[in-house]
Amino acid sequence: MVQTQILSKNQQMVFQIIEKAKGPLKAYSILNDVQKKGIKAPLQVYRALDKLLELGKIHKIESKNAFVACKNSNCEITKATAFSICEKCEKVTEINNSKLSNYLSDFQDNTGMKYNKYNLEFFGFCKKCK
Amino acid sequence: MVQTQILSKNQQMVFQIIEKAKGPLKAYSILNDVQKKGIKAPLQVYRALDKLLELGKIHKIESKNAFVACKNSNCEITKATAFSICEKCEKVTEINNSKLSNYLSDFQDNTGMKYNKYNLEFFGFCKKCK
DNA sequence: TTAATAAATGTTATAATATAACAAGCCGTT
DNA sequence: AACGGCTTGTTATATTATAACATTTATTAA
Ligand SMILES: [Zn+2]
Ligand SMILES: [Zn+2]
Ligand SMILES: [Zn+2]
Ligand SMILES: [Zn+2]
Repeated sequence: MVQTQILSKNQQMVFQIIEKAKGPLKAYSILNDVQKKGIKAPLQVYRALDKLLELGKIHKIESKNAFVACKNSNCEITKATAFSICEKCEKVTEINNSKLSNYLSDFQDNTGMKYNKYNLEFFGFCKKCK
Repeated sequence: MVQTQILSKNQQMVFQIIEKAKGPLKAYSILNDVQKKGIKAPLQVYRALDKLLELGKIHKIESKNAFVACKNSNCEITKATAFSICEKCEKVTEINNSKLSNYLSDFQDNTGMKYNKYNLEFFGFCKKCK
C-alpha cells in the first residue's frame, strides 16, 4: 500500500500551530493554543511533538526547550540540524548551508567514533539587533 | 585587589562532584550527593552550576540537561563547545579539535548575523558500542 | 468481512527540571 | 563602622516532561 504519511488529527493541529508561528514555541504554549480545539492534556501535545520530530517536520531548539517547523525540506529525519539564534530578540533561523552540513557530516575525530547525527546552535545578534 | 578567582564553598562542592564523575550529571543527582554535606535545596545547586558555567569550568549538555567538567582548558567562558555523545552508553566526550573550532568560529552565513558563541552536539556510537 | 495488529487518543496523576522572592551572612573596601 | 557586592539559606512555586492505564481508530492480512 502507498504510504501517504498523512498526519493524524492531533499531529496536524500541533504542526499547524508551529508552522504558523513567528518563532520557536514551547510545549505548554502550544497546549494553551490547542486547548480551544479539543486537546486537553500535555501528553497529547508531547506525543504529537515526538511524532513530528521523528518525521523531521519540526526540530527542537535544545537550548530553549522550544520547537520550530523545519524550513529545510532536505533535512530528512532530523539527523543534521543547525540553527542561528539571536540572543536579544530570540529569533531562530534554520541554517541551510551545504558546505557546513557536508563538513559536519564528514567530521571525524580521533576517538574512533562514527557519528550519524548532530545538532549545532549558533548564538549571536541578528542584523536588527546588533 | 588581585582576583584569585577562588570558588566559593558551594561552588567548590558542586564542581568537585562533577569533576570526579565518569559522565554527565543531572542537577538533582548532584543535589542528592551534596545533601550529605550541608546543601539542602535545588537552588543552591543551580546557583553554583550557573556560576561554574559562567566561568567555563563546566558545560551543559543541552540534549541531556546534564553537566560535565570542562576538559579543555582553552575553551574559556564557554563560548565554543563541541561534544560527542554515544547514544547507547551515554558516554560524553568534549571534542578538542582546532580545525573544527576554527571552522565554526569563522563560520558566516548569508543572514548577516555575527556569531559569538556556539554549541555542537554529535551523536553516534562509541568504539565500544558500535 | 472479520479478526488481529498497530497507531493514535483520552485521562489522571506524578516525576523531573528550574526559578521567584525574600532574609541573612560574609568579606574586602572606604 | 558603614557600604557594596557576592554568596548563602529557605520556602514556595513555575515549567517541562513522562508513567500508567483505558479506549478508540486505522491498517493489515486471513
Ligand atoms: Zn530542518
Ligand atoms: Zn535579534
Ligand atoms: Zn570546555
Ligand atoms: Zn558507547
